[in-house]
Amino acid sequence: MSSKVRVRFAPSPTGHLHIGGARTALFNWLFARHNKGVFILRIEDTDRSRSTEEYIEAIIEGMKWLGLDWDEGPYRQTDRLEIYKSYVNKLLKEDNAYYCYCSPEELEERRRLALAQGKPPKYDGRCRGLKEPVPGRIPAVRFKMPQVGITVVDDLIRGKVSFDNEQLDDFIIMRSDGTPTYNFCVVVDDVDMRITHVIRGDDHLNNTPKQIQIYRALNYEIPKFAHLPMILGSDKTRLSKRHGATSVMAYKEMGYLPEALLNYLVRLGWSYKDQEIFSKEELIEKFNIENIGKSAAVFNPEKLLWLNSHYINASTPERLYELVRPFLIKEGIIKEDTQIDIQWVSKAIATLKERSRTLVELANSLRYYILEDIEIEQEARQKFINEKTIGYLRRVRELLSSMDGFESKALEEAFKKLISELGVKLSEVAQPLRVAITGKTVSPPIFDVLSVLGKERTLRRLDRVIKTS
RNA sequence: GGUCCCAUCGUCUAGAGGCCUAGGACGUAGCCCUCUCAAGGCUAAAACACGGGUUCGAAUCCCGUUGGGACCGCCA
Repeated sequence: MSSKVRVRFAPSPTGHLHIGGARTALFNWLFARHNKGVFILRIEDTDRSRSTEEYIEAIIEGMKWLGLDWDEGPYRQTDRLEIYKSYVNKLLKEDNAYYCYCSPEELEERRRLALAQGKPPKYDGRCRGLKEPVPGRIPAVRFKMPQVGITVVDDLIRGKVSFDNEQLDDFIIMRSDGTPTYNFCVVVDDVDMRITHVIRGDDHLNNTPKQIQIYRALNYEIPKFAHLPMILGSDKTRLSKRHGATSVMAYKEMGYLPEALLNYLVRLGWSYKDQEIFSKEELIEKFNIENIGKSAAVFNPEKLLWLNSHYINASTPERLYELVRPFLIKEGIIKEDTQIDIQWVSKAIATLKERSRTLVELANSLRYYILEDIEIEQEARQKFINEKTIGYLRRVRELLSSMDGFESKALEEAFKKLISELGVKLSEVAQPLRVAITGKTVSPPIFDVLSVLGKERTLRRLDRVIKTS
């Protein structure tokens, strides 16, 4: 019998939760949920100069927005310094690690030199055999890598990957200030937290042999590894700010739904036959590591946008109102304390959701429903408002003011009669009317708009155009 | 430079030696629907990087070439 699956997402708080990190988190989360295992959030903040509280908050905020809930943590490595220290001492005592008195400047110089000579910038191991401390220097601690043989990483996605130990150098596991480094504490933590599967970005594959050697030195069982392919920008280099928004929360602000981003991210590197749309439940049911691809994927904002429109269209108007409200406030369409009748606004949103790709678009389209005074676009007026169409609008006004109900069905019937009386096509009346009541040449079906707006406001807008023209 | 990884339409991908005349999705173009815009439906253009093997048969297996990426820190 196999022990319970335990996985973790271990971001370093040196920036916001970004697209790549979010996908790593998602895959870990899905793997845990699929296997009824445990998902752990661990903050890797040993680099104190670059880690901040704000970024920890930002990462948590991003995880919460995406709905990636964790079962343990967030653990913080800075809370666990004593644990690492004891393991360093153990390695030191067992002669698997040693003090290194080289200064960062010296190391940097040697590295530069090696690179210039076209040699691998590998630590030369000069402190390895040192018997006495070097006075006046505070040492770092290095791990003693085996210098012969090979280390094999058995990866769930890549298969067996071999590294010549000769290529690996004695890396620093504890800085001279006493803080441990990544390649060391990641192992200690994964062991301590009984992680069964390490699912992380491809960029860590080269670190894995080093980590495996630490496992061995500590005499611990090695977890399963799964290295995910990278996410690239449109120019096929590592996704970065140059390629546009990379932070998860930036997508929230641009009016994306979390399920759209999640659905997009999961298909970057993972597939299930021809299926494109997945609910969260479906993903949990269907996710597996076998179907993760090996090659890097280019991030494609167009497809994300398509998914977003799909999910907006699939949402109920009631939910969309809740989601769009902050955007209405931000766009200055309503105030924080503005109360809107939920039934009415739902009806309005129902007419717009299939033509909105983001919540920002939805908010802006809602403008002419919510605001009392609308602005008529200059071009629209020029094209559709003239003596002839004003005449039509007068007839429309007459017709509408005589109507009791304002349901789109009834309106449509009445308009059919009107246009046959006028002997024109519907579009000849509908477009001027659309411009008069929405200010634009584009809107949901005109009868739906009238119905949402109601008789009183429709007549007011009509009068304004008829009188001022 | 060294090490490691990767390689199917522009992009995400299906493809487990014959089911491939290479399928789906985004995007693009056209048509249908239509009061505008969408949504929806239909159609089209669009790919196995190249060269060698293995095999009766290769997108699929092997080798090489080329191209891309990652890592080589007292960052993670």
